[in-house]
Amino acid sequence: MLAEISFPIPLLRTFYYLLPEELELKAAPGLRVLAPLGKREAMGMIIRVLPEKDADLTGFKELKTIARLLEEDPLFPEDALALARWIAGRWGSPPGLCLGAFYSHAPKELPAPARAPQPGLSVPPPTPPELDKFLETLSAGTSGAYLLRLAPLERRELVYPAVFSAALGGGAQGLLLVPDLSFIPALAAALEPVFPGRIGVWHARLTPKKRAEAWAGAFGGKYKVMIATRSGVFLAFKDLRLGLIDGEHEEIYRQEEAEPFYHAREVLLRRMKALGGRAVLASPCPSIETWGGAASGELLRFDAVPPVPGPEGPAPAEGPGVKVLDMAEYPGDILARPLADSLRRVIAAGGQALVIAGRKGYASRLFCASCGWMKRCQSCGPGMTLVKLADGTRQLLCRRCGKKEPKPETCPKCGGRVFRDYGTGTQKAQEAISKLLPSAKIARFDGDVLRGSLKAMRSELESFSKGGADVLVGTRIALRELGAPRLELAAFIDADADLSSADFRASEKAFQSFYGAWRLLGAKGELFIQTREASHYVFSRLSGMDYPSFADGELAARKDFFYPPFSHIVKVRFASFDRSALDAAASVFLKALSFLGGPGDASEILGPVTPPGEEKRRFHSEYYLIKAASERTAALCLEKARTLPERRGVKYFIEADPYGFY
DNA sequence: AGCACGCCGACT
DNA sequence: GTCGGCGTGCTC
Repeated sequence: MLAEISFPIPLLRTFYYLLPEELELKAAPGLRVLAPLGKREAMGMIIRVLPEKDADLTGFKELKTIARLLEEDPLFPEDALALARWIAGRWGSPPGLCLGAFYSHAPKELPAPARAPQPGLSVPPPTPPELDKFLETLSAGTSGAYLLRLAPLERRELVYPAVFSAALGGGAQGLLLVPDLSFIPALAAALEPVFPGRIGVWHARLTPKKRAEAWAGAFGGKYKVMIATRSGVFLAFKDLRLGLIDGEHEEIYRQEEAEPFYHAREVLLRRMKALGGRAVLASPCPSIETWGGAASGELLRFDAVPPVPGPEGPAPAEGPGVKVLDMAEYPGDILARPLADSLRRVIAAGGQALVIAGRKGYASRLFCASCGWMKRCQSCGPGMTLVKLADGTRQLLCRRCGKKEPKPETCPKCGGRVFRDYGTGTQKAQEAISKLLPSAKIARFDGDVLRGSLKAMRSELESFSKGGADVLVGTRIALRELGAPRLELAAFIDADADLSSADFRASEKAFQSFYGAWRLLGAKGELFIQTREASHYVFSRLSGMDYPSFADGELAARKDFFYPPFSHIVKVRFASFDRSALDAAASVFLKALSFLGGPGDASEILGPVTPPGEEKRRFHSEYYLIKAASERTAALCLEKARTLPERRGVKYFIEADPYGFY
């Protein structure tokens, strides 16, 4: 008999090995083996056992023999193989790496199954009233997928213990995925009284010994709840019944740095379905993909919003106020008057403020210094940015559609001849604030500080959180890193830096970062947003943080423009120094995809697009976006793109479901 | 991914 | 004259 083995290496193929007679009966798909591979011995997984006559062994030098089996029973009660195959097709990574994500953290020698841990003295968690309906549903069934929309105040340390406590009877286990390591301690402390001694922790920075211990604890059933960062979605459990992903909208759940590529939220959903268990996607501002899932009935939505006494309707707009400042009314100002006044007042009263500047290096928009008029793109609307071409001339460019126009000599509205750039980095913002508040202590947090030591940057934040500075000026990364200070004021100096990017997720992300700042404010705090796109609909839903209305509108727009969740996107980029080789590669690619868009198939191909700023280089690069009508079609496109013939001097970059593209 | 082979540069 | 850089190629 032969065994077909998958190895966790970036290869597209599997390998056949001879099964020694004494292993023939024990061998089965899903078991790990040690087998000679090249000059070494490697760990792999059996994906099939087959008689020799069924395998095509032509062209083999030598058929090697399996050295040994690493376990007698599969590590995963569910079909990890099928899940891995799906991941491979969905994100286009080698199947062996996808399967390897499930088993390669497992210790070579599995520990003997530990006896059931002594049940500690468990304290039942309080059940927050906003969870009544959800907990009722959880106790009524055992499977299903849910969207749990958290209230603006979140109360995660209260909500999650109640959820896990209600859902996990008997030996059932739960998985709590969190966006970042830093969330783990508080949640572990909140869950510990409910499941004493049975909270496990998993993240990439565990030491080898702790890692093996944590893995075995989930596998053997010692841990009732594993709190983990995204790679925890691949842990083996004895009896996983509930998977909850906290802050499901966070981009960090998408693995894009190294293969295998995946999105922990999607893997969790798929995995819990395969297990017949429950998946809960929790967030105060869910991704539009998830929102769409709830709208279509794939997910059941619950709003964990505390009930308010009152005759009807949602909670009255409560909490910090939001002020959108139309910068057309304050031409030339870095800080609009109302913001400047509030800043002065807050700092004079001893309060703290957070100022979010525009993205560093973000091209600024051009506007008239005397009347505030700004050049907009005639075909699609946003303000155009000023770019310097290689020959030194300056042109206006629309970041969304790529349209170019010459820079106007005079303002068509008032005839003014003086133009200014709008778009403020942290440096400029800091200068403006020190001018406004000469005695205020200002801390800065951006890429420049970040490039210094991690420790220095953490201490900068820490000191601000403890009141060591009056104002923190930073980019949006500061938002995520900041703990939970109580601020009196938060301000976005240049909200358009985010909004006018051509990423179709731009407004979703903008809303989420506005929310992220807003939640740091005390009840009487104020959020200021400076923009030149004040009529943009993202601002109309900000008062009271009415995320559902925003998400409904955004979802409708995604439908109109055939973006996710209504389509699946595949991006294929070609790069070369040789223009004609690039063109030839692109034409082969287009031919391979000619099956798209037939009758009944709404799929379409956009492009070729030249990424902005690369037009004039000696080095050529362009990309195509495929909007595929179904996941199946997208997987087919990925496959076609990946099997494109190699071409000398041309590089291919293939990406499923890209984030943040232009 | 490992691991080896192989062919040019700076060192004991 | 060797040690060692990382380009290229293969793994049942």
